[in-house]
Amino acid sequence: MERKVRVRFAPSPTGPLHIGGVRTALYNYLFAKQHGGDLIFRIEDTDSNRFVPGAEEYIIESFKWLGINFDEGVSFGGDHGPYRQSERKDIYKKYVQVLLDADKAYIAFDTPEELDAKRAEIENFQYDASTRLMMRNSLVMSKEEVDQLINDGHQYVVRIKIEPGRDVVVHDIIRGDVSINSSVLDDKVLYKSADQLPTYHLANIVDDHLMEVTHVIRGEEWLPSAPLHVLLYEAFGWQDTMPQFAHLPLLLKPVGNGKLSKRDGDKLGFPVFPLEWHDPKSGETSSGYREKGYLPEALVNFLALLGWNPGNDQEVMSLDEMVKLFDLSKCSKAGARFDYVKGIWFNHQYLLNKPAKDWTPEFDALLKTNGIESTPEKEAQVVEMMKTKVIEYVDKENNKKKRNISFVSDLWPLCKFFFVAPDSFNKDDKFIRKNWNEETAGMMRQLVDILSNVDDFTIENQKAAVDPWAEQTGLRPWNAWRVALVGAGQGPDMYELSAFLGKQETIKRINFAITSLSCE
RNA sequence: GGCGCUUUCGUCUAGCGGCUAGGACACAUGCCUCUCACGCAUGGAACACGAGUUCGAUUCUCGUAGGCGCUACCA
Repeated sequence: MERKVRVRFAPSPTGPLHIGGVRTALYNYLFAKQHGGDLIFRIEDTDSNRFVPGAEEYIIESFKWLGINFDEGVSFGGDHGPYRQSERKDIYKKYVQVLLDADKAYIAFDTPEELDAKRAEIENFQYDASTRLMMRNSLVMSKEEVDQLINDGHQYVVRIKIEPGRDVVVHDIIRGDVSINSSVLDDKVLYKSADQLPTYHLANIVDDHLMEVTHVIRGEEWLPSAPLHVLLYEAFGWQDTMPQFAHLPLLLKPVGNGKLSKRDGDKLGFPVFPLEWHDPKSGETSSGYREKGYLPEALVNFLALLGWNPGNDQEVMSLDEMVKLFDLSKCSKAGARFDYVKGIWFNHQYLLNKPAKDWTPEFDALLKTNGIESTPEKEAQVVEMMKTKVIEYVDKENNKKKRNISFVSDLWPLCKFFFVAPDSFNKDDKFIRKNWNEETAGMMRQLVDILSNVDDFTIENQKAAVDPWAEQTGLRPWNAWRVALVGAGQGPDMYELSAFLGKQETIKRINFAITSLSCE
């Protein structure tokens, strides 16, 4: 019988969601949607020590921003709840007992201190078939002894009883069959005494079973414990409905060694979190892709291609396209270095393909941060008009202004001169040095005369007045003109810019340049 | 140390026994041009190594080396 595809993303609320987690969730999403299945959001908060307030809300908000939607789970509803593991204590207790009754697990009284002592005493100590009979557990004690200790309030854990000497095979969709001998596995703790909660291993298997999960798509760091999980499914007698596994390659640091981790924060020069995060304990703030000006679609697209590709040359694609093209079995096996420079390129692509009118909110903020909002009301109207013009201008096909921007914020240095006249000129600037010499002031004075006589200050009228003069005299006024209006070697066509600024402002700026650049 | 995974340009990758080893990012150069640049064009740049299997290996097998992960009463 074909089961409906059900996958889950199950983060631990120990802090902000990091970019590798985003990719794991994304792959789960793509897989679920492609098969018409469900994506479940489960919170694995079985480590009470590492719980961080606000993390859960942060994760939910992140996915909302990213456009990755869940079908059920914490905050999304569904009839397989509760979806927060801390609310499922009774369920785990019941299943731990099942294992105990079936002699698949046992009770151990060894304290953390005793275990540390053992580890110090014996090199490479491992709690397993070869050592468990020398430890303090229900395998070496009578039932009465065990009950007595429990009644006396001694703390205990429940460990899985791994039978040694057999090969456990994990079938992985990405890696094929991975075989490991059970003798190298240890009797992992399934139920902790410290907080009366199960460990990841037990909770994970019980929940995936009860939530009818069909495919477990998670990071490669889980591969070593996958055999344990297979053994647990067997111990429960659930092997027929055991999910299929897929272990994703890890995201690595762009330089240096190791995987990308939360602790990398901003140290590497780019965010590792989707949204800005304020740590409630340390008070530190970590930057986020959203706040950096990334478009969620761009980030998602970039991330999707780290470890998977459709097998052709297509790189820019929407979430819907990815759903169609995604193929778990075509994921790469080796870890991928996180090259955020390519992420910038993706943002550039998405920004360019977005109509400039959609940039308005970000552009507004940009002007604000640059003090444009503080202008008096009348001036504000002008700014509004200019802003609209800039955006129209930016949106024009083949327009130079549209280029060289990966983020809306890149726009400011490129369009600053629309709003603010140059207040000084850097004489060491290569462009200025090259285009402003002793004769330039004279040429600019002539230009001012000519422009003063243009009544309707349109591009065409300016051209009609300036071009013949330039041709007759052989003068080339444009670069110096640019120096005056922009203060640098950038910007649009001079006629266009002048028309935009208006006759008065244009002449004012040229005159200012003449005095500033020629008096010395 | 033990166990497992992995290895194509600097980076992300295509390739699934026979290819001038393809694309993208980044880099360099050129074109365009009143500037910066977008775009376009061009260029440099890779099959870790050693055995085997085979008529033939980037591709299959085994070693070696490198990388990565796990090795907690964390997930």
